[in-house]
Amino acid sequence: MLHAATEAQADKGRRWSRRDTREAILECAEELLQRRGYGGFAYQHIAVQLGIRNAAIHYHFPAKEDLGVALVRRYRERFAQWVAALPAQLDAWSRLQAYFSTYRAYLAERKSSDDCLLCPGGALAAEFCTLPEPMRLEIRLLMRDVQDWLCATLEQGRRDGELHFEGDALDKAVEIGAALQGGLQIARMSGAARFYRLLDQLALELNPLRVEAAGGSLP
Amino acid sequence: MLHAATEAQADKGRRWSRRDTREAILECAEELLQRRGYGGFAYQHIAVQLGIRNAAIHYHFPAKEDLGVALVRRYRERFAQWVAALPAQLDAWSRLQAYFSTYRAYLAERKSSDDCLLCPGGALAAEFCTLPEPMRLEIRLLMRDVQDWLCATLEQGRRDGELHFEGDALDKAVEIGAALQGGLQIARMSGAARFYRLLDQLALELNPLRVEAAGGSLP
DNA sequence: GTCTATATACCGATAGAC
DNA sequence: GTCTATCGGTATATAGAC
Repeated sequence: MLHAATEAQADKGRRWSRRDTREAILECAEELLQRRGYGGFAYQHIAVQLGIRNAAIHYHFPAKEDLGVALVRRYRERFAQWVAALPAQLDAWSRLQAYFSTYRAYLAERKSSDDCLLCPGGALAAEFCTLPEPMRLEIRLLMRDVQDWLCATLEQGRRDGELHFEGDALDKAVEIGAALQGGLQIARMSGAARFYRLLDQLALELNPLRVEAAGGSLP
Repeated sequence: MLHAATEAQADKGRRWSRRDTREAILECAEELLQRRGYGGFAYQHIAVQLGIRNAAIHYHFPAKEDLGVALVRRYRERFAQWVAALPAQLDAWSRLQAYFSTYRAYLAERKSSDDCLLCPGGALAAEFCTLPEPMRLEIRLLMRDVQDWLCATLEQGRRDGELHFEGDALDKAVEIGAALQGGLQIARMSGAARFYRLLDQLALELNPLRVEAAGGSLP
């Protein structure tokens, strides 16, 4: 009972229960990472936003590297869950559109015109060689998972006649992945409208008839 | 004569003449920027590499922001010169291949497997909202220049029957620009071979016959 | 688990001698 | 123009009380 009372007292002014602090830190750090990059966010930013202290974060994540690795691993696990949760009967075109929608969500989360969220790869690539090796390893695994899924989806779609493209499916997967990653970045510098049109362009090349039926993704 | 003598003495141990220090700083900073990002390089890195002191750089570029703006403006000027230097009789396909080659050069400049140079946009996008406004402005202008040229080249190529693609030329220009920018980043995380194949994939979609004639870009 | 307080390091920037 | 020396700010990280 004493323990519970102490908890209740310490939790004054916070919106989450004590055992969820770790999750709140991850949630906050994730947004900071995708908005400002890894070197661009500090424990202090998280502490201020959560109303806790610098040292409290170090209790959950002793070094920033630990937080960074946890973040990327979290992306991987979430992607695996996202794939597993896709309805089994969904065709390749719709799976791809669902994936595009996660990027549309990144684009929508902006406070001003030039600070939309980037995807994990796009947020970490520029400073890649300055990151600790455990983080680099985890990022490579994440990129591999996404590429494998994209490649498999494209292959299935072509086999079923829903998607049309030239060349190797893995090459096309890399092209689409690179265009999405670079597209969010370009949205920051050239305006959000560019990214919506990029999504339509990618879809148009994969299957003009389905795009016509959907009416494009322009907001 | 006194001035010249003083210069000669101060230049001991350096490989460039005194009036070129500014250029040497820009050259060194440019590589650091494309390899480590804007927040990832410090005056100290430049000073060590050039064998000068921190304060000497501040003489040429009082604030880091000044150096950053000068770097991006330099990219813009160099791109304009590059465009102007393209032989007038070159067809759109060849112009596009020449542009791809500048990205091939970025990829080739790596000291280890995962630190190839990124293009300016890809190096600055992740920390865009943390950059000083004058830098952001200059970057937007650079992106606009490149997009305009890409769009015009694509349009001309389609008109001349050398390039084939669906949809609006500007949308295709953004797609190609995004794929190149994201592609270099993916090369860091998934291996350089992916980028060579991406270049082939882009070219294949624009004109399969010319790719066949050229034999691809695989190293 | 979270706090206060502090150690340590790095970086951008300035002052003043030469 | 470049140097030495240093200030001020900010970042990661730790020690120890509660």
